[in-house]
Amino acid sequence: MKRRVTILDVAAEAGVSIASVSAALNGRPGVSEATRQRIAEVADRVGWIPSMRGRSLSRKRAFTVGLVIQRDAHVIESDPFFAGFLGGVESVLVDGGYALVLQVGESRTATLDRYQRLVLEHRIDGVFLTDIEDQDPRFALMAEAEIPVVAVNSAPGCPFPSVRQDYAPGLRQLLDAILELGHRRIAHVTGRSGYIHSGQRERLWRETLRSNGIRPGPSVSGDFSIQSGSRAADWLLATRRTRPTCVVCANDLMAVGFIARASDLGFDVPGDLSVTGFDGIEFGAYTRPRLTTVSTAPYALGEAAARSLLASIEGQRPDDVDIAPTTMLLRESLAAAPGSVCSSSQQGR
Amino acid sequence: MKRRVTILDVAAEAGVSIASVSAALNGRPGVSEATRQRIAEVADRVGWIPSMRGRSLSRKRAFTVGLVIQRDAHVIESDPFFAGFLGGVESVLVDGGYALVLQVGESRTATLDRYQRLVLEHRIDGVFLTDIEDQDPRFALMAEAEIPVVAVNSAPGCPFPSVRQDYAPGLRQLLDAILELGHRRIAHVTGRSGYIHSGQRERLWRETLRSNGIRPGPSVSGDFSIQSGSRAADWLLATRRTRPTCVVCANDLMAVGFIARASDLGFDVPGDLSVTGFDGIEFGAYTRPRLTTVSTAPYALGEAAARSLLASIEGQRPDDVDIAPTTMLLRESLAAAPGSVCSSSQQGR
DNA sequence: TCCGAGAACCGAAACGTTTTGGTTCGCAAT
DNA sequence: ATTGCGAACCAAAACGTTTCGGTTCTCGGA
Repeated sequence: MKRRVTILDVAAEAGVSIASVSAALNGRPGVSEATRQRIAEVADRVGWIPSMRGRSLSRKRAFTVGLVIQRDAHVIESDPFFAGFLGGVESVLVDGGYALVLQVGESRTATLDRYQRLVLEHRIDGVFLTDIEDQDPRFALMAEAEIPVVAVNSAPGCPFPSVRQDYAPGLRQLLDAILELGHRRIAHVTGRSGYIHSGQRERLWRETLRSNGIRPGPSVSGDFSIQSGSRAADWLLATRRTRPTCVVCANDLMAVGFIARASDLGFDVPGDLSVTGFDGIEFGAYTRPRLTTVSTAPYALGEAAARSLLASIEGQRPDDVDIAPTTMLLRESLAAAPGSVCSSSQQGR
Repeated sequence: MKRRVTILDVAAEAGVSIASVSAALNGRPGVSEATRQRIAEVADRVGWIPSMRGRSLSRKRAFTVGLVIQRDAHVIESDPFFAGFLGGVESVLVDGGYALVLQVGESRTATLDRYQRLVLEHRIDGVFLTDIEDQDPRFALMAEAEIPVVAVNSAPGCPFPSVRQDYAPGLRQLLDAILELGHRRIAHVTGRSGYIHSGQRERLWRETLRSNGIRPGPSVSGDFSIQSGSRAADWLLATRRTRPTCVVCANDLMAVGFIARASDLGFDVPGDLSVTGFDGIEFGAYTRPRLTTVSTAPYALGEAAARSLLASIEGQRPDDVDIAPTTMLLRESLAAAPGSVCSSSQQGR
């Protein structure tokens, strides 16, 4: 077992005190350029890398931030948001010398426990809050703990620094396009209730239709999983009377599930009815028909969130950040309403 | 700013030394049951939770393990393996009081750097090695660092404790089924070269066909991305002469890409040709046709890997563990070869 | 009554950094 | 020659645990 090389070894080898070594390699004043060079050279030669353990204790910093994602194992498997988000977060953290500890909570309370433990054990210096709920219990916890927080896609007026990508522009474009194409019976499949983005998307759907003089079609509740999209198709396509000509799903997964089930039931998308998603996952370009959706940028969101969090940790009060808003991604699954004036089916094949 | 409550506060409040507090709450002998009770009660009342920082330094343990996933941001977005794997890992770690730091490396060297840094900074007590390559440079690094390692789906004879799910049974079932259905021109779309699982899958495909007296059809190289599956379709379906009746893809994503492109080119799957995947991602059940594939268990693999790693860290030499092997998942995308005796098309719709 | 052996408890060191509060030194100004 | 003053450097404390090596106490046995 090799003994670990510490700052003491470097100091001894270079013939200086450990204080000088620390000052030299952290770029603090009080050490001449000549000795700084020498110390750096020695440190390099003996292969010294400061131990995070000692450093954390001394600096009262963990140099680590936390993220707890709350998904049951089933949904998470195909959730495309986090991979991109993580990539963005990581790319920024690594430059700052920070690491990310990631946990998954299976339930609401489990998630809360994980956060609490990470914070109270002083494992982390800051946290990301994603998938924010209407009265999110994590807010109180974090306020109590006085730990830096960045909220991702939170509601306006959130008490913590936030980064957001405005969902509205893309969704509005989408709804406009839908109306333009002659659809009048427009249903919605919601996300899991309680989440702020679920509410936002449904509200915008409802209000846009109302302000266009259209009674919002049925709204069935999903939970962001493919399966729930599939179930929604069963509900919405059951009776001819209530059948919509267009279904706006709160995310792409549900849209995929919906289309798959609709196809089983003998419906042609977009010939018989159009279906749209939200997120812009890569898969959407490979379904047939290709999925019309709203394109989001999880990677950029992750970058912004990480930057904001690091700033918070450095003691700044970062402004809220808005990255470039969402945009519509028009593809085959949305077409003219059946029986409408300009009804030209444009399926694949 | 509230002052942090430390072990000193507990000791003072309970009227004992800090050594006793530590012993009491860590279940070490040398403290009477009565005082143990009292200390526990006091600790609870003042809300003391041992700081990981002090604890890490003293115990020479970070109580953290590391995983670096190597994907460029593009591929990772839709990679379904890691989410499940992470879930399994996490569920075990949390019980052991461990946390996971997760990083993503965009390139081979970046990944290596991340691992190196995590280890040298003493941030982690052990690492997971996934997506193992043929001569994986991480092996040498970890051996040099003398840090606990668990290799996931490594080749037999791997110098580190390993957890595996045997890919062969499921894949063999699949190939048998393909042959049974009368296919004779059977192509393969490989995974990214250099990875051990890419090689394994291609080798089994090749050898099984040979031993059945069939010349393995063309093998085109992919990289596990949807896009590469799509490109493979362009290659394989270009000329009538070389066209296979069945295409075995090294993972589900490529199969999805392949099917999508094949459909664009006017081919009917499985009427004109069959396509199979590998992984058993949830999406496969929602494509039309549904994807025939080999079902894997990333969650269980994660659990086993985490258990093994924790055992290593505790100083044991865990045996290699094999979780239940893969099995075939027969769905619509595989059907009888066109023109074969029992050719009954069974598409969806 | 004395001795010896555990049990219970404690003080202090150790872990590896950063940071604080000096001390020494050289040099310019007086 | 003395003083003053930065620059360079250092010893020691601090961070919050765990653990090592004692010390005291109690109690049973001789």
